[in-house]
Amino acid sequence: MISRLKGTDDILPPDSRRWRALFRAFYRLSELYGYDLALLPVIEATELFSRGVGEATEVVEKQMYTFEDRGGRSVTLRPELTAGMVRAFVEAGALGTMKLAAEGPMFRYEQPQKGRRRQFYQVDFEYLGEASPDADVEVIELSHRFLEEVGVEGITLKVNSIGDSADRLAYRLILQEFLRSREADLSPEARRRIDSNPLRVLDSKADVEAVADAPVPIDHLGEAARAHFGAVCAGLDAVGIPYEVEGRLVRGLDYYNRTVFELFSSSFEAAQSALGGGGRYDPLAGLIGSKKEVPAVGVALGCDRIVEAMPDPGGRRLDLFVAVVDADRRDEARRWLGQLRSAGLRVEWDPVPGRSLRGQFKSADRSGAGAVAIVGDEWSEGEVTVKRFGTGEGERLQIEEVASWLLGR
RNA sequence: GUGACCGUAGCUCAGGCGGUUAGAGCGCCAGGUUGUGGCCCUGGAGGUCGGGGGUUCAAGUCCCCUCGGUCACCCCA
Repeated sequence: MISRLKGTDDILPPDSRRWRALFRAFYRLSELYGYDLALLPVIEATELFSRGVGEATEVVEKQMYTFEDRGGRSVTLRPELTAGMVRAFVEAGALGTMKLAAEGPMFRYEQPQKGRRRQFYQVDFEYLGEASPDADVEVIELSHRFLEEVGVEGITLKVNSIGDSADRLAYRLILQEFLRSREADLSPEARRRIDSNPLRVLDSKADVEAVADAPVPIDHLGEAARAHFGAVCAGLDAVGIPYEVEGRLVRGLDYYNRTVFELFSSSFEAAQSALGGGGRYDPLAGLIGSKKEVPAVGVALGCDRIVEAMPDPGGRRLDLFVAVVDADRRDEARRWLGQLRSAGLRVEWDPVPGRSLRGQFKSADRSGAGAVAIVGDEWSEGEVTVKRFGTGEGERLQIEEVASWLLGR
């Protein structure tokens, strides 16, 4: 028997009930906030990520599913969504702003553990072409709202600003000098990063003590970035979303500037506790070769982890199960099923003709239906016998009355 | 990439110091009961004991390798 690949999952009931609730909330909120749907390729040119996400990042260095296709091109299964979203926006020749929502699988080649799979799912909101800090606030508010909406408990938000490119260049030198002065206390990995990616050292768990008093980007912001961050914080205050400013929050991808943020839930003690994160990424379009500048801000939320923190949506999966006593009446019953479904009722029946009524009741009970309707002799008088599970005896109803009887309470 | 623990039926697990035909509960199917589900009773299907190699008269049990799972490191969603 051939089985699943390592780090991949089959998401089936009952777990998939929570996934369905999650995607419902995603589609509902996208519409409420005016984010249109984007469906993008799962496979992209490798360069999109090596240039966009950054050559020296963990993701690009060792986590990508990269291979040569039959035409000899180097292609990669997307490890994240943002680079593709910007690519699509620029490639469409889009002018002005565009608000896009996307969802789907991402791929990273890693050792699986709790909250970390090789194929995982994200929902994603991107506010493209907008430089205003109000876009940052909206994206953060929407992320927070989404987590609340699906029932995640104990949400916390951390925000930071890593400044503009020029700010970071200057800050980078200051940080590198600090790190060299502490080189003896740093982990080997951190030492390697002093030159390649010094900011990453700030949130390395192995080096928390060594960098406790390190200079942080937020104290070295330029005028524009400082004003921008002030406006973002003021906006969050105005909508009443609590947050912490975390100076050592830097995120793992190279394309960010100014605002960065991450969302957590208190229901996770474990290592993989970030449910989502994002930020502003004005430089990204340039990194992937766009002549046009695209200021933008976005967020990605990890569905697998969110689902872990979600309560079961509960409720029944069916409204009615139709039991047919006499197989001769199945075609009439079949038409009736169609009518009930058109009325918005969730209805099933037994796929095998001629099973005993007792057998059909057993199926009905297991199907999760709230009630049964018996199509029997009374059908010829335009009636069926209906019965709710868990309560008393059945009653006879006119066929037309059944829908309102079900919806009645 | 590193480390720890774990792989026996669909699921949860039992199998004493290596010994005869590998078991239980739940679930599933059928029947008891062809106009009434749950409870009960009877019967049934379902196993390369993760895979490969080795030791042995004999391996689910001991040894080695490998694959997979879980968790942690690392990193991130």
